[in-house]
Amino acid sequence: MNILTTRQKKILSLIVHEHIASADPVGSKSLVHKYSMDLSSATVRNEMAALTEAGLLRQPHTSAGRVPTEEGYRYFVRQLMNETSLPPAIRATINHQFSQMSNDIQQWMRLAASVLANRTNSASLITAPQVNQVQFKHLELIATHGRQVLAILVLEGGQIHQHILALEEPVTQEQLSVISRKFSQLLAGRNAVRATAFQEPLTTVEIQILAWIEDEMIRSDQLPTGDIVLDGLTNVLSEPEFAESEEARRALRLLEERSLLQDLLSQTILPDTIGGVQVLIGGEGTWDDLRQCSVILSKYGSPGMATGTIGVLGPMRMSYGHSISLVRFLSGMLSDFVVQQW
Amino acid sequence: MNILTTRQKKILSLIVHEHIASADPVGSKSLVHKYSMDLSSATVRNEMAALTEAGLLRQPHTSAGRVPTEEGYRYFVRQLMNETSLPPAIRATINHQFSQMSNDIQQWMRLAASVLANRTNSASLITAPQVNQVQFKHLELIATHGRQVLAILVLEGGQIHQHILALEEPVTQEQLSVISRKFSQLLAGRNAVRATAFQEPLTTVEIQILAWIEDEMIRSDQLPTGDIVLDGLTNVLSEPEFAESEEARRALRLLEERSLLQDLLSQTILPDTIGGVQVLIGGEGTWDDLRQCSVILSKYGSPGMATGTIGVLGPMRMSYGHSISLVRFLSGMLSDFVVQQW
DNA sequence: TTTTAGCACTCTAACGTCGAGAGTGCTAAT
DNA sequence: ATTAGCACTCTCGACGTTAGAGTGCTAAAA
Repeated sequence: MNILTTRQKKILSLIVHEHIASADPVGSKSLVHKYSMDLSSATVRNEMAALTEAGLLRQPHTSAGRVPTEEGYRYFVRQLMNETSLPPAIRATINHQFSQMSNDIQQWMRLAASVLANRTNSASLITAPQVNQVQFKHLELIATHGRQVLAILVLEGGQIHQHILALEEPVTQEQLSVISRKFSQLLAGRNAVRATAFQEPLTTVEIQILAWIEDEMIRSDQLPTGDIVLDGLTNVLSEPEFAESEEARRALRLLEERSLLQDLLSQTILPDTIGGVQVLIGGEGTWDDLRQCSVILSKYGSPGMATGTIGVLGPMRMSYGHSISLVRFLSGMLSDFVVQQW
Repeated sequence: MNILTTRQKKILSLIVHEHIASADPVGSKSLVHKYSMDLSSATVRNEMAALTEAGLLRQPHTSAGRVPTEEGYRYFVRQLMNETSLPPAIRATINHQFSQMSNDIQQWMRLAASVLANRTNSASLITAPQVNQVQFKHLELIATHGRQVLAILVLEGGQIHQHILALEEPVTQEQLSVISRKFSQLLAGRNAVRATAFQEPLTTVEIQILAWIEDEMIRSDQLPTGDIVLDGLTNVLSEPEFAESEEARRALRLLEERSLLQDLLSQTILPDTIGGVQVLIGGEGTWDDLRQCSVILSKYGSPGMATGTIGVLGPMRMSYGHSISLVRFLSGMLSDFVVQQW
């Protein structure tokens, strides 16, 4: 059932290519002609019938050409596609673009998203690198005005949280320095901070600060924290299958609605596959809004330190080979950044 | 020429309302009937002809109903609209939502954008509050690993920049503390830092750090720095005038492309109008991509401290009264936040 | 002078018809 | 196993028709 002849594979592959290029259903005759195959259209028709039987092709209506089904695309991606590695010229260009960036993760994310969106003509998304296990590293307290204190919490892995605390009692910068030095020494490397960790009793102010630290650390321990950079959303609108905006709306809402996106990411990316690329085709039966779309995702970073996700969302009829290699390349790019900077 | 009779104003107003509600051209007969006016359709027709003559109405084709022109909308917004202040019930609800937020500007921006987008069913945008004149406030240096040093620069007004510097020579945390204390003291309150400001010659490392500070301050002195929060982009897609995605694409690209957006903001918002609300209708002849859209903008914050922009983008056929009062209210909300926190 | 009734006219949107074109499945011949 | 041939199906665009809504104008009424 699932074993295709070489010829069938060839034909399926051509149909996928042709459909991706033209967006139209492809028929036997035009296929034979366009690729000047030494076969008659009738033969191709028979093979097409077989592929349709196998669930890999579909005809929009009787007597129209064939279009790949989700299953057809999946088969193509998994078995037929020759993984084209990115042409050196393009690598060089992109490398150059990154080399002109300052060493700021935000900037890199933006650039990567932009490159990805423009070169695939689809929507791209990148989540900020995050540590899965937070560890206290350093605390800094700076008096700003009145009882207001700027507290800066640095976590192992480079995450930084800042907040302006309104203290319950006025405190001088001297005293603040003492407190921050004390906390920084005692708590370094810990991944949970409790008042019980201290020998001597704490002052009211210290307790207040500690509560904030604890709160902040707990919050960043949960997945859905960091920033998400999106780009190229409007690219999706230019695809013919999204000409009526209702379809496009459904797909883009998923990217806009953070909760939906978090859901998608948490359910699909395997925790330990840095550099691997996942391809979701047609919502995989789970995400109804993505029925017409495909998503390519890759995790980047380093498992020990911090990891993020980079990906692209486009119509099912997307150029998989190109998009996958680009996602993989940029994923590596960002991984290098994370490893080098952290 | 520009003086309308009371009746003409009334009719214009009704047409605008009706068109906003129905999205269709509105004709004399249906108008009379729907609002049970004690006038004949013929009379209304005559008035409509006059309004068309005056450039406030337009007919898509001979023998269709009338539709307001850009000029018509402008007249409506400026002269006819009764500025409805937001119902207390809604104020209360929104107030409650904000009260449950932590005191983080990011969170407030997100919430405000979300509220705005959902309640107007349009796209919303908010730029982060920014100081127009940067001033050095404080510097912190923390050794992280090897020659890598986490540098944290705090600017007057609350902006914080952090960066990991790779120093040219290894330096201990002790030495770093000395340097940061020195810089913090000598540079506090200055809005330009140069090596010449120091009496004694600086070490290599000090020069390197100073260069970074200078770089960072110059960069944040230029307008287009801060974050921008967007929400509800897909709302725009649900409007009938954007059914064919090409139109929608043009409008949304403006929001997505930061450079275009910065352009729009910098050219329209008057520098000293906190709380005031600007209404741009149909691109005002300048922004071609917005020909079908209207934008409502308001500046928030406090001129002395930091200011940002909040606004909404929707079809020209938007509910101006409601949107304006909502933008004004949220603008005030964020202003309070800025004033209180900074 | 202002309003209204009436009428002829115009234009769109919806519907139905029709033919061309592309594609299919099947059968019989190679 | 492959292919030529044929009858059939279905979409799509062009075209024609019609119903409905709306207009402008004129002449009468207020």
